[in-house]
Amino acid sequence: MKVSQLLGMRFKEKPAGCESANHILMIRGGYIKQVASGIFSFYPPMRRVTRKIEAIIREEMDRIDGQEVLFPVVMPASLWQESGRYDSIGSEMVRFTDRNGAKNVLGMTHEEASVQLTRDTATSYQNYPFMIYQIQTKFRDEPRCRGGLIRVREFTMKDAYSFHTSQEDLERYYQRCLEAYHRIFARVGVPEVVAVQSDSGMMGGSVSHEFMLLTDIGEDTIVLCDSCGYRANMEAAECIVTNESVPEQPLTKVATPGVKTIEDLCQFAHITALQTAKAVVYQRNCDDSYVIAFVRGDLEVNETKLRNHLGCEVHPALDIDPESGICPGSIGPLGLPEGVTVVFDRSLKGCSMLYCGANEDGYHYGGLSMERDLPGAELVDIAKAVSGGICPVCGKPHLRISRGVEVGNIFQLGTKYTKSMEMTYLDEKGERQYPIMGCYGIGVGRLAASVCEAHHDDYGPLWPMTIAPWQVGVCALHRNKGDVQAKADALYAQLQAAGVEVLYDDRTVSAGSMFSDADLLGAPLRLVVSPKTCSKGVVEFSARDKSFRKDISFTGDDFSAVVEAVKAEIAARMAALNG
RNA sequence: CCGGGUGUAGCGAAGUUUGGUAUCGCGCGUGGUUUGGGACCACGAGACCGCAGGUUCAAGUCCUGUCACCCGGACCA
Repeated sequence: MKVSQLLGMRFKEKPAGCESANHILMIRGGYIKQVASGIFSFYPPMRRVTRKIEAIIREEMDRIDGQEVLFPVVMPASLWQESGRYDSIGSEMVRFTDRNGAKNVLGMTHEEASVQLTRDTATSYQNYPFMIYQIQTKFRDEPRCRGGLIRVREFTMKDAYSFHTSQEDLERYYQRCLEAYHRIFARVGVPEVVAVQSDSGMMGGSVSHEFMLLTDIGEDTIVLCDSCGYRANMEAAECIVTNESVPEQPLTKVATPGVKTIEDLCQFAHITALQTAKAVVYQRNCDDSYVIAFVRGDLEVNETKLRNHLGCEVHPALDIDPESGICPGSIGPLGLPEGVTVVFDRSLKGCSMLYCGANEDGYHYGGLSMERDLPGAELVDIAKAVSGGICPVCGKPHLRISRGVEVGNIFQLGTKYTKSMEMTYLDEKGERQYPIMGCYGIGVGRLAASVCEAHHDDYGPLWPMTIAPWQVGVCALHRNKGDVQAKADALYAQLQAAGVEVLYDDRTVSAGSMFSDADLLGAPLRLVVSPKTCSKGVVEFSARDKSFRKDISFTGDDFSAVVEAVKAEIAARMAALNG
């Protein structure tokens, strides 16, 4: 490819409205162009990157016996009604009516389609297990896009679905897929991606992992233990806190005029937040009934865990009905009105000498003892993990919090979809059974953006050799002087003939702009041809990551030594990444 | 959906307070001088100032409405 013909523009100004490095560089380097919020077109360099990522994903999916298929983008509402998700999924799924008045959806995931495709053919246990996958456009009408390709509405995703005749078989395959995912991330150049335990959300199922690139621009919060390797998404993370045992004191009602918050209370009573019980009020989405969550005053409620415990959706109660008997600012566990669901976090276990609201404006209780005053209280885990908290696995207080970008996920789905959509097979005994499913996703564009985010400098992306848009860039400086043009043309031709992916800057621009564009386009290797190098009979060979820089000789129009050196370096880098 | 912000040439911005013929830089075209980290000179092309309505002799600027995009949050397979 010649730069003079390459579509797209590169520039040095920081584009407006870009925050993260990957977004800035992808715009500045002519990789992507925004069409609408969360919707992008790709210029050739970006498409070359994503094609290479897709090729690696294909290889690894095929290696674990995946079969590539292709599902439609548009599906009839009836298919989604079979699983019940037509009604349960909110407005992130685009619904529309076609010319015949039929209701349709745009695919945001393809569990339903995967069952529809296979349920008529996989009717015998002898057809199992199998995995099908596709690489295809998804549309999710996200309310809030951000970070360039990090969070978008339209994106390319590899999604895979496996079908099994036993839980054990699913678990074995799940493990194979987890290993394949690690290979994929290592091969595209981000071996630092970690698998974390996650909440299954509305996917259903039980066990699930998310693959996270740890970076400050990430939208997810990850809890990690540096001692034992425990890793979980904040949504699912467990964390243990302990309380010192202190002697019980009598329960006393205290007048606390003007005290509304935990900070107020601490100041008023000269205590720390650890000695308070904090009440957070929610309402069930289904009937608006109140749920009050109590956590130790220094902690926060993990709403995902609360939701899972209650088995229903809840939302924070912003305007509390004055008739409800709930007294914001002084809510406590004693004397709450009927009909309010109360949940205690296990951080309150064994606490005594607690301060809490008295359910009366201007009054709190002191000396509350969980065991004495609330003997029947069930303590469940609904608190957010905290930095320095105790790891639920190894018991050491080494929990650390980080941000992460989710570049992939894997779920054990169980029979949610096969049961609701009546997919069955006959087992060895001739009995009808529901297959057990797993599903496995990777966001291709988000992964490309994540690699850029993880590996770049001020001048541009540092693409790993496996996914770089071009393997080597040739810069012809002062091409109109001496025989630079002839030599550079010959070098370009010989590299191409050798099967090297080369980007040839054949423009008559200044050295500065040529190098800047080369940096932005991120070829890992660079060859410079100039009057200076030609007079010495050499070509300058260097790496984008500055790991080496050397001269390589040529004779006449024979650049075979250069070509060989380039091929060797490419092979070495590919081997290092592919393992 | 809540809160904050921004829409002026392909890109980045000034001008809006106080209405008076559209400004700068990058990029683009032509010619010339240059050339190892985004060169310089000259000339030139390029804008229904997001859109609609209103006020006014006169609107990029004031008023009303609307759309789009960005940021924080909520939400989220």
